Amino acid sequence: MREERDLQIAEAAKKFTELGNPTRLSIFRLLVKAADTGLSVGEIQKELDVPGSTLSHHIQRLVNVGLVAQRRDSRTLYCEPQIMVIQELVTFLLAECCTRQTQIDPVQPD
Amino acid sequence: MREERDLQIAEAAKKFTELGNPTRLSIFRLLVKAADTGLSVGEIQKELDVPGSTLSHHIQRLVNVGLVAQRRDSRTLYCEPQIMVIQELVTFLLAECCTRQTQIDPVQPD
DNA sequence: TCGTTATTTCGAATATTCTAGAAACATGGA
DNA sequence: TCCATGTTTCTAGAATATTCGAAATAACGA
Repeated sequence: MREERDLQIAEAAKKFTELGNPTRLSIFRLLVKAADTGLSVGEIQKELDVPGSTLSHHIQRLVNVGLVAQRRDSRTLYCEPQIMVIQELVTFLLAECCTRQTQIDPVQPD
Repeated sequence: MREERDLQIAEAAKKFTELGNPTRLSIFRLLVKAADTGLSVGEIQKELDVPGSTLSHHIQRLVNVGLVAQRRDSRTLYCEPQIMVIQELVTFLLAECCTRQTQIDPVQPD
């Protein structure tokens, strides 16, 4: 139960970390703008002017944590942002808002 | 205009980075649960069992990017999560969803 | 003033991330 | 088969982040 929560924390933290790099955040935001169509790696590269190896590395990381999905069309690899994952992340962050009760010492039963 | 966007990206990325460390994410989530009352540094320490110096460092970082605010009551320093900042962050991330038009070559005027 | 409580700063070892050039691979077309 | 296109892997140096013990500071109460 505690480990499960820790796991959830670790997973969520990983996702936030991936969004925490300016290059990756730019990639993700660009993908969000084109969420309806998706964008190929090459299109992203043209738009953001990042070396291919760097771009590939960052996209890989976004894919690894589930923030981006990929679909291949022959030689071209299309990327799509997983917007639901963001929504889940925000829920995880905020859902328990103000649920904490100040602990009251339990009355000892006799 | 480009620099402004880059600045925004950089600022948002910083905030995500701060949420990307498991210890800091735990601190923030704990604060969200107690958002109505706030929590002192000491209370956080009891709950999360993190050495004081580590905790102080992480709280400082959350404060630096505006994710947490502090208010002092004599010796005790209370921390409060800035939930609006999260909402702004999500808006920044998703607001432009599907707004990108595939660029169409402009017709040359004669 | 002195001790106590609450929190921060310092310092340093260890780990992780970022970046990009060069080379490799994979797919399809001529 | 050979070439071009699209993307990834390898490698490695430089930069940042993480962690925590020890010492310092700050605020109050006796």
